[in-house]
Amino acid sequence: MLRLSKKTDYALMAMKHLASDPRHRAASAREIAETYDIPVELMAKVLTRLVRSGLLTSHQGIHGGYKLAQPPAATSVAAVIEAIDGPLTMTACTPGDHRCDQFSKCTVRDPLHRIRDRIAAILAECSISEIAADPGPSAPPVTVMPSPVVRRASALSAASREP
Amino acid sequence: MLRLSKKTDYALMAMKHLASDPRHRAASAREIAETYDIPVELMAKVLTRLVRSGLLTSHQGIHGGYKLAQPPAATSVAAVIEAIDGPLTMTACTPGDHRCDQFSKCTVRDPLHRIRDRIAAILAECSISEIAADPGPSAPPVTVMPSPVVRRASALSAASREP
DNA sequence: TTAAGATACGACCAGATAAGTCGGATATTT
DNA sequence: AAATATCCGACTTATCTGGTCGTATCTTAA
Repeated sequence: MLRLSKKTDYALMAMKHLASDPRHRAASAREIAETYDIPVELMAKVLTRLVRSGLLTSHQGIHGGYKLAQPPAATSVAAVIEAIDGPLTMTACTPGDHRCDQFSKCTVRDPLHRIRDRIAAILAECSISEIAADPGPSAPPVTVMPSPVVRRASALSAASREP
Repeated sequence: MLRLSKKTDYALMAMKHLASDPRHRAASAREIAETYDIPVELMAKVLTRLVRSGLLTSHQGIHGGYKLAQPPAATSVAAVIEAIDGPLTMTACTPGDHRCDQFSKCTVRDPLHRIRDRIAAILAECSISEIAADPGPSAPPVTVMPSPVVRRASALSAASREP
């Protein structure tokens, strides 16, 4: 049904989360997972794949976590999808992969592959910064905090540990 | 992985098959299925869905079969996909369908939905005639049969009924 | 040096979805 | 009446995906 896997959704949410943090702190898997009600272990698995693909950097240890490896505008949605789900293919048989039963007789492979390329182009053009530009569900369209004073409570502990 | 279902592949192959026949004959499920090594019952199931969606017309009886309901240029790939797989959604949660666990906290739903629209536009622009314009795998660019003599055996019964 | 908090990795399970099968009903032409 | 079709639903099987678990390793702070 031309559907993205849920892991990819999680990956995009994580990328957006990291891209939206104005201070570019490292965020732990737990932090991200709990923010969006995602199972922690699953989030961790997704994040490590993003690291392996070079989209994130990770740092172990007590104040470790994940950071974007590149500025948000430099990472495309296509890259995220491919990091999680592998190369994006619309059909069972790609040119070169003959595993499909109908490979020899298939008449729609090439036309579909051209369509795939057009879709891939769209996904390659769309960057994480474009995703991040969109306000969240209940998030009001506020880009900057009203005043530095409001950074209390949850923001405090985070702010205090960065010198 | 953004993949089309195999049934959709079969549907497109059938549509192309019907669109490529210069005489616009009705083709039976068996004929199409055997041409491309597709299980007959499955092909039949796919074809009836295309009928229900108004993309094909069917005719029962001894020389029945399926025909395109519209000229190939008037049917989009998007219509075929939706006939088989239902409305094309990239994500688990569409606006209005709250079944996703992360619905309330999801930050990527709207941006992804915009991407979905762009992809849908591409699929809506691409017609069956565009698919049919592409020559098959080993099929040489031959539109007409070399000579009427070759139409034997399986072709005979089909050919003899058209005056 | 030790404990805590973090990533990394692989194996595993369960539920959902897709692919394919089967049996029977109905329609139409010869 | 027989042959060839579509039509329909239920069923089985296989594959994929989401999610879980256990463990090892790394890094910082006390």
